[in-house]
Amino acid sequence: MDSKTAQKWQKSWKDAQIFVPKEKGKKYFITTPYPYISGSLHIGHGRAVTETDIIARYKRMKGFDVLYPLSFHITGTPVLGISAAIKSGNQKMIQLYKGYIKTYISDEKEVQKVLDSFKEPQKIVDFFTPKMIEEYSGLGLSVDWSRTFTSGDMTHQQMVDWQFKKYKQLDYLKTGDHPVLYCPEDGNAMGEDDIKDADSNKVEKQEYTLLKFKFEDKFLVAGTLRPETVFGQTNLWINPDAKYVEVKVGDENWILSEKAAWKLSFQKKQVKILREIKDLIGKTAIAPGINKEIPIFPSTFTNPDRVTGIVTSVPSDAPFDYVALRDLKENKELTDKYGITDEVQKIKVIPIIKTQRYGDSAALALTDKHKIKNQNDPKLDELTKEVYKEGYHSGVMLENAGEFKGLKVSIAKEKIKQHLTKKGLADIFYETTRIAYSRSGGEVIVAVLDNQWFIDFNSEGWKQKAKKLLGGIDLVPDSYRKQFEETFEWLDKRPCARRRGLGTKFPFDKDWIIESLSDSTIYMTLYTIQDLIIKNNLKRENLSEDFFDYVYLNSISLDEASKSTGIDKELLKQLRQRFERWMPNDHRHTFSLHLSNHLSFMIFAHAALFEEKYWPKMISFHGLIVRDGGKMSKSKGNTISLLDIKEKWGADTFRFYITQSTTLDGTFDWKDKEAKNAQNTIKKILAEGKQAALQRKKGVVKPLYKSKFERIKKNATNYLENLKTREYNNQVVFNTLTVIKEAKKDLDEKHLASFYDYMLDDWIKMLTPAIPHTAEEIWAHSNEGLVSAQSWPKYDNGLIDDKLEYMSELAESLRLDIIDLQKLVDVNAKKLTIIISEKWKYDFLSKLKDITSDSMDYQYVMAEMMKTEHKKRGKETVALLQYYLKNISKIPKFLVSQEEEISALKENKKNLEKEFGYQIEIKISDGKGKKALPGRPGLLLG
RNA sequence: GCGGAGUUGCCGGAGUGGUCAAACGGGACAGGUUUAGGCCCUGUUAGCUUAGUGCUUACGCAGGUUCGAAUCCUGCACUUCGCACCA
Repeated sequence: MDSKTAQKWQKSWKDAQIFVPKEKGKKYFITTPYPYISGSLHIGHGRAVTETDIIARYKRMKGFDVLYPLSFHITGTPVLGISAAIKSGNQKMIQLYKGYIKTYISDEKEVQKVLDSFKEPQKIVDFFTPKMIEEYSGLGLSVDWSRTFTSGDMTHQQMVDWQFKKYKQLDYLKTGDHPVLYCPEDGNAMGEDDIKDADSNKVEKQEYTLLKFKFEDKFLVAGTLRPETVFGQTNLWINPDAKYVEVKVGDENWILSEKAAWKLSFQKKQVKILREIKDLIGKTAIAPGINKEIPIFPSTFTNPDRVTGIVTSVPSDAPFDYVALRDLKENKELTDKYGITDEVQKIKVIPIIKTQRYGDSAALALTDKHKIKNQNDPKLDELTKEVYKEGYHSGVMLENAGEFKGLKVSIAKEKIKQHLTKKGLADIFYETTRIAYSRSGGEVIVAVLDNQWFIDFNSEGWKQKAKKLLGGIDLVPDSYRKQFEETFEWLDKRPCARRRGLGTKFPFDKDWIIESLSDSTIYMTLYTIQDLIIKNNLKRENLSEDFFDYVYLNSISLDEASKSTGIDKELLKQLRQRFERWMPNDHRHTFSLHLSNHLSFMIFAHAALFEEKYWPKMISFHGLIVRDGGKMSKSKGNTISLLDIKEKWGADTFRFYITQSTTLDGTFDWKDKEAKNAQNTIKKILAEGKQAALQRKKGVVKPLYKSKFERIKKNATNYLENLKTREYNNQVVFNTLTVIKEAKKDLDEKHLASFYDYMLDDWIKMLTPAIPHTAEEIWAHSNEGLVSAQSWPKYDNGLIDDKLEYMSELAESLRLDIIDLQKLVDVNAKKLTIIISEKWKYDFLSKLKDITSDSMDYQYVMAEMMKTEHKKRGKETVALLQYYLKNISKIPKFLVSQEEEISALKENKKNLEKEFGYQIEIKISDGKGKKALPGRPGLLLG
């Protein structure tokens, strides 16, 4: 089907307004997350909306008044980033976006004009929004576009503003300090996209414990990841070539590397560099935790650019320390230079942690084992990790840990940290996991932002409410529930405002923008009223806190609301009714990756703000889209845009391919070759449908085919009810095509025509949710109007005849038996004798079925069987019994009597004679010769 | 590291105690149709065996429960996803 035909139908749907809700009758409100605007759309964007559309169309045909809306997300930094890059003359970005614009506009001058306008971020949104609606529409979506908005629209902003005011009233918002990746040169917090190579080599924040060593009237500060090792400290390390400074931090004076002081100034208030400090080596400081004087030694492995540039030495559990100390003991020249030779020689390793694998001095055990030569050995890094890992998992604190002895390392770590902090001997310092630079080249460090706003999911009572909501929600598939529960446990404080980006201003501090996941948790409510807001031209000042209090919560009176918002009472009432009509969201279809953020936040938001009856009812999940087994990405150039779908493949090919090739939540792997097959299948459906439409004629329909088709209807309905779109597709496409094929082979022209007449309309209707364009095309051949506006067919359970279908299966298996036999035998035979089983075996099987329905136990079945008259045929009975019990699958599903079997065979005789060219004789077995069983006649060829 | 999901035939992927050598689709092979190709039709696609409808081996690996396990239990191995300011 070409894109023109598809567009013709899309226009017909639009003109007929069939996807605009009627606002009456039983409702179904279905949503899928709004996509982010960033250029043109590809099939990854197409999956969710297509699957949602199938359900929406089905529900509509089932008689629901369906609301299926869609909007666009623009909040956050990406659009801003695109705009900034274009502004700054980034050629890569300019070319990329020129390319996008060119897909819609051909005139070179116009393209440039549009591109120039992108220097203003909002213009990007304005340009792409209608294009995206067009691209989505090309898939044949049954969306009501009259309620569309973007997350930057005034209505959305007012709603989010209201939401955060409610959070504040509920005391769910907190402020506090928060560490972020930060680039002082750029003056910005850094996301993954802002840091060089961060997508391939992640940068994370790491929390170090700062240990404070009393030194004169100051503190030397050393950072460590292992505060529990304080009991094994023997000395301090500093780098003799590095510059150390004294800084004033609050009321205290600290000594640390110059670089560290600079970093610290982004993490603590009032950090002031006072002076350089020299000649530390050989002096002593008092180690925290053990309150012992320890000496300061030189080391080259201490990097002044990492953490504080001062390291405390724990040779028992730090391979670096152990090796450095060993090296130092052997380097008398050096120690003499600093006059610390005696001190160095005196140092002894102090065991503090016992591990399963490496005893009580893990660092020693490992460095000896791996024969580490000196402190520059590259293996040391690996060993450090190993000691850390083993210590953390199996380590236990020894005697000298005082009150912490006997504790597991994993527990002692936290306790000791707290203990030292409380005594003023420890603090916190954040460092990045690796040295990193922003895209513009500035160094990335960790800064602690104060006055950061958080949503506190651990606020009193909130989690319980959210859990209650979760408990009442249908998840499809339900296996995601556990992951939700885990996520809920782990959710804590989430920073909800950022310094930059598009979006809604934070109501309590207008310098901040509400973060882009926090601002899209209740926007589906807006779909219930957005069209009315537009139609009535409501302004920002109308959509005040009171507006939403009334429309969403009904928590203030109509009079009050009307007075304060300046909105007519009738309209306000209507808005409230709209909200009441459409809420709750009956079904939300989303990407499974959204579970731990968007979906969880959505649940919390609904639990916080709305009455229970407005809580969402169902969430279903879809999976990833990949191509030829690999991820699609713009940089790889392997994306398929929705425009490609429209032009090259056809909307229905995509719709069909995506539904039939994977389950709802499975990964969908696009392969051109398979897409081609899907395209052929669509063609075939079209051809078969056309033929049926042309040949259909009222008449008598063979019950077998009625039964088969009614079964397809039943299955298709049940599958769709359970969101099994793939299985539904199997039924209405492949199974139906198979039945048509069988009918064509089996029926004469007249009967075929009446079968076509019987099934065609219902078949097209069932195809509609999956492949609506194709369905309309076939429908038009023999019907008026639009099939998209038809009702879903009802099935007649009474016409489904298991036995009838079973007998037709028997006929088929007989056919296959004959084929098998032909392969084994001389083909010259002219005659085929079909031998029907002896009568008593039918009775035997009937008894056997009865008995085995109680128990399959051999002894039991045998004993029971021997109670019947079959006892007299002892030997044969036992043999048969053994056969059937061993091959339970051979017990027929249905018992057909001997007479029925004969008459069915007689009916089938002609067809068989025609197909194989034998003369066929039907005989009843005399008990000799060829074995025959009920439903499985013996064959004699020749 | 913590937590989730998974491992089925040539491939994608159904299947959750007997009707399973395993749906459905695809691929490959053989035959028919066709001027040829495509479409279409028929058959084969774990091994062995057979005037037949039988046997053996198989659903990540190793054990266990059961008259009976792809399906339930235990352990192991591997794969994959998420872990917060990122949409």
